[in-house]
Amino acid sequence: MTGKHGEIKRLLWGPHAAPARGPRRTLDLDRIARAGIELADAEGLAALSMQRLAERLGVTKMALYRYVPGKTELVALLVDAAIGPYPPEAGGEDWRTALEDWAVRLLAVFRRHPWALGATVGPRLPGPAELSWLEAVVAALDGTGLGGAERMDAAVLLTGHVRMISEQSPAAGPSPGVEEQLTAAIGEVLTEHGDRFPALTAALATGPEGRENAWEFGLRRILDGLAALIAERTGR
Amino acid sequence: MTGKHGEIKRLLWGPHAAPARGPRRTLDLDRIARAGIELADAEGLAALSMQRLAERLGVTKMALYRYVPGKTELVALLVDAAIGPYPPEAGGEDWRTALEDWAVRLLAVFRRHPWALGATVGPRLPGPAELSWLEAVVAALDGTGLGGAERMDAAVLLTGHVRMISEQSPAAGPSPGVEEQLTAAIGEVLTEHGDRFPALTAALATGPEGRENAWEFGLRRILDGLAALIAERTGR
DNA sequence: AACAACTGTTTCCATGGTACACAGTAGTTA
DNA sequence: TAACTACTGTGTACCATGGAAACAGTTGTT
Repeated sequence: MTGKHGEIKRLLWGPHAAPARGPRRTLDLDRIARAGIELADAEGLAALSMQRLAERLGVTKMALYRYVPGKTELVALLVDAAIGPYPPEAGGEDWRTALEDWAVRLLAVFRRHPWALGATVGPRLPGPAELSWLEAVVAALDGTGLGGAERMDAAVLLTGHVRMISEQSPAAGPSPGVEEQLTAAIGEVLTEHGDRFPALTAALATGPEGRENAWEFGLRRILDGLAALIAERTGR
Repeated sequence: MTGKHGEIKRLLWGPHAAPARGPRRTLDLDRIARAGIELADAEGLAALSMQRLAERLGVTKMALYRYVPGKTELVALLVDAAIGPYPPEAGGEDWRTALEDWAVRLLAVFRRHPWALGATVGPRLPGPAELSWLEAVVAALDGTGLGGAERMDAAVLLTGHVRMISEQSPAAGPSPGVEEQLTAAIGEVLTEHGDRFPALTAALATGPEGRENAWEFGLRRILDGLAALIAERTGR
């Protein structure tokens, strides 16, 4: 009836009624989440198995199922814990610097936990931490003349850019040096088949790549676009 | 030495020297790609196993390893085949409608193959099809005064928005009706814990959600932001 | 005709998630 | 205090997965 989302909802949002009888519990959701995040940070999402997580916690893998309905829900828990609540001390500035600040902070989260990207594809139920970030954006746009739906859309737009930039950052990797291999392979491809992509080849020859610039470039365009709309709204 | 990227590169970019001796091959990369895309479209990326794909092709799973080094490379092949080359008849308009057209087409691709989103997280080697899309954006920005790196950054920005919107579309799903469960669960969460997210609750109460509007909203902001930069560049 | 290269198949293994039965533990109740 | 009940973590078992290795059959070359 409630389906899979029901279990995720209970895990993420509670209530978590502590059982009255039976042996003391060895674990709790907090410790599980911390250990899981450590594991995923260090070795990537693929290395996160019930087995390895249980080992790290000093229990059998089946013990985890006393706390978490399954791996899907486990990952959802890890994601919300990794994102964490939006820092409440932030905010207070004008909308533009507030949003810029927000985006920088979110980028930092995804850089710290690259696996969280792959774990947040497709529609899913947001946890409390995730929702607090959305709340922050909507609140930051107070007094800009933007409607409710528009503020949510702005959050979507910003998040898309943050995610896109995070994706190109090297993920928590098996072996270091894999990044060099990639750029080398891309270079080979372009020298071998560059004639099929003339505009691209010319563009690459022009400017230095400046991987960090794509971040600021996009962020500036988005904020400029929002500013134009806000000016239009507050102007008349 | 060459690593995993080397095998992906050979698979995606060739050369594919046909073997001179031995029995006739039963399969070819095209048939494999088509069958794999069908399977992933119908049942999602999780349902795509070597086993199931082989069954659909009428061979044993190990036969696939004669054509593809491993599952990672198989997925990379499927992705590039699913994206497909950018239609050459497109283009010719001014940069703004060209980019808008490009984004709409890319969105259509991800809507048709939702699993491709999850298969394109993290840095990876682009295939010929994927590169042709990037080529199209860079070429469309000819004569705008933007530099090479800036045009690439614009492509990144647009792609981020397309991906973000695609992510919220319901993926190729196990059971239909799972979307309703999600929205129902989200609704429950907000009515139960809405007091912790006042701005968000107010925003949701204000406007109708208009899921389709987030797409156009973001696209318009991005293009406006680009237009501002281009005007500045061509103006002086 | 012998050979070498290549095909698809079979067998095997380690690892993955998870269902289930079990013995031990700790509050509750008689 | 003794029985009961809810709960714990463990052990075993099952099936699906990706992949390695050995194999017999097929085809062009010598």
